[in-house]
Amino acid sequence: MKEFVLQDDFDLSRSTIDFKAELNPEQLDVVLHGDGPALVLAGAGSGKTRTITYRVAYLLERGVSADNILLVTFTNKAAKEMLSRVEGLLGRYPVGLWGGTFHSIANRLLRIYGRELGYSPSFTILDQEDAKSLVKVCIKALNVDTSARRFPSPAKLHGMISYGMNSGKTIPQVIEQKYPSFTEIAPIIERIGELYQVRKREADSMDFDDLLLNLRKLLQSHEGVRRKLAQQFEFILVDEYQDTNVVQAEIVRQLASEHGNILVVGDDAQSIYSFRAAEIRNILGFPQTYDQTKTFRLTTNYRSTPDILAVANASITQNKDQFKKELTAVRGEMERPNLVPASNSSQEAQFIAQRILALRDEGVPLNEIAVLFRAAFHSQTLEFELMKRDIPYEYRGGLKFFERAHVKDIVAHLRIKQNPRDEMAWMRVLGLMNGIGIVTAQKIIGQIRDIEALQDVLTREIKVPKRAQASWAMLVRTLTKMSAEELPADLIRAVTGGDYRDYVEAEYPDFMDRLDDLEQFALFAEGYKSLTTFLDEVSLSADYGSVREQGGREDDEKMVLSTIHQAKGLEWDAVFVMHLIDGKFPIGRALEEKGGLEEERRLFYVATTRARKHLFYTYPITAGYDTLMISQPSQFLQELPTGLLEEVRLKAAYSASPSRSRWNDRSDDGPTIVLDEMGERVKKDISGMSFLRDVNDL
DNA sequence: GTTTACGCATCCCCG
DNA sequence: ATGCGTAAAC
Repeated sequence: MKEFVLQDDFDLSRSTIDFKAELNPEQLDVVLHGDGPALVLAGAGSGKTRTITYRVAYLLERGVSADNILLVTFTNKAAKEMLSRVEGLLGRYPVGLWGGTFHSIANRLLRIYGRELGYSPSFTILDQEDAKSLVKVCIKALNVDTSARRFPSPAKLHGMISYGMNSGKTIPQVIEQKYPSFTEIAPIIERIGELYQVRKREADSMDFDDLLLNLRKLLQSHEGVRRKLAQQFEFILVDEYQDTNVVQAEIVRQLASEHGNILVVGDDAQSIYSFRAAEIRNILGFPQTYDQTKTFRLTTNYRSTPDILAVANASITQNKDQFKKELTAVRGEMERPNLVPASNSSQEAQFIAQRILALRDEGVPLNEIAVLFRAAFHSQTLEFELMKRDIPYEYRGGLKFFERAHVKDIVAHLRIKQNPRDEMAWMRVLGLMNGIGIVTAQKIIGQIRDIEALQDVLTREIKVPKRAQASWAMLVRTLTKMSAEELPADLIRAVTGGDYRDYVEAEYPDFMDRLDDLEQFALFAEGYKSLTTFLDEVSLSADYGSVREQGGREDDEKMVLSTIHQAKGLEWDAVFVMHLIDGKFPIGRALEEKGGLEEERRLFYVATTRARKHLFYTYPITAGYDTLMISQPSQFLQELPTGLLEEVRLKAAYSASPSRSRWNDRSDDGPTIVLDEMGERVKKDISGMSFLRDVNDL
């Protein structure tokens, strides 16, 4: 294969894209970069996505073939969006371009080359819940005495195992560094981990970590495969590089080993995934890993007002471990971010809801408003308030559609069809049946562990205890129906049209909604011809639509509730960051870990830099239900220099919210109602602890 | 021995 | 709401 070399005298005017007019000089430099490694340090709101998009378009314009480009993004959705923007620029979709997350790309490659490592092409992907149940099975199989005080939960155990795999550390090392209180039982945990690995392989399955580890292994140990792939990928682009771990960095290094055209983009100030073993040194040390790295900086912020940026800058400079940088705003001044202490969670929620209505009256569309929080359950009170007022919202970060119990039940059936050795799928399906618990299920699985095809289960005599016999016969009936089908949608209907339907009706009071979900699921499946592709999509698309939506129709504008993690890369005109109290944000547990506080501060930075024009920090002064426990405002608020925020003082708590400010009754009153009700605006600079004095006023 | 029903604490972030 | 451990029922 002949190596493609960029010509330095490529004539930009021959392109349909006016690169010079549409990019600033910083961005243009990156887009026109020639061969070799490049590190792009892109501050928040500096046009990072735009730059990557133009870079891809530029490469294509220069004649690089689409299938020689690899674009790695943090979510699959981000990849799709970037590629359709490329299509917008070029007028044609870059067919054949490799785009997606590390996990989805690893999956694609392992479906092709997995045999080299002993997996079949129809191996199963285990999700978080499967992994957890498998750990549970391992604990049982090893007869571990879990009665010891504070024996870690299956979820926690899996966390330890997973962290070890992603960081390249052994389980004892992980325990010593992150969970010192379990040092005594480290050997037991290690044995659970070992069995876990064995059982996964026996079931021809991989968890999310295996996708990465196995791809790395394939590249490291199979020279022919490595060379073939590395030759194919002439240009590699990796977005959100600050959140990659050592395994991902090594995969990149292997894939770039022939051409060396590796361009990574990221912002060390926004590295927020160390709990998943993201390694900030990947980006900090990139120039050392790749000789002749050219480093670019995007420091012009197009997103936020100077007032918002001032807070972000002031906050992040308190971190030590980072590249030095300061973002410059191009927007005009508007208003300082507001600081809003509320007397309790309920008042906090009421303030946010009312302020949202006021913003809407001021002309900010609902879908340009977001409320962000540290942990998913922090938003509960607010959700009630929004429902009460009929404010349509979309909740991100909770259960995804594919994670709902009844959907997963169906998926488990399909997985058995795809891979009859999928132990976790069997466990789930068997567990649905009356009279079958963990022990019986394991006995049945023991008898079918060696089978090749689903057909074998149906023809073979399986020993089943008396009380489970009727259930087993029922299941065989369903599986027989499924064995006659091939298409994902038909398979789903084979399950939902049978005994499972009765199960849902008997089990759930809201069975109507759930049956609707299943019909939706079948409709979604109609777009797929291959069962494997369909199941891959289901397992790997964490960014599929959210479930908890409220109010309005599908196309109505909705505001967004989201965890900060899920808000990465997004932006809104108005942003509320709620529940900013010490112990919740920064979360207490984070402070025990090395670097934990700095990571929490980066999270605060990410939240802050999501806002374009309006930013509100809110917190309740008393936490809990009816306790009088006084909470401290978040350290991140206290440490800000004076004068950056404007405090809004709320009047004493009031009873039920007034109905006249309901979303649907907007003709009833004028746009000024909210602040009159909520309290006066207090023109006052705040600093440090001073605002705690106001507790008694409230 | 196994399953199920029930009361209890718990809940960070994700592909 | 979920998921755990424990105690009663099969």
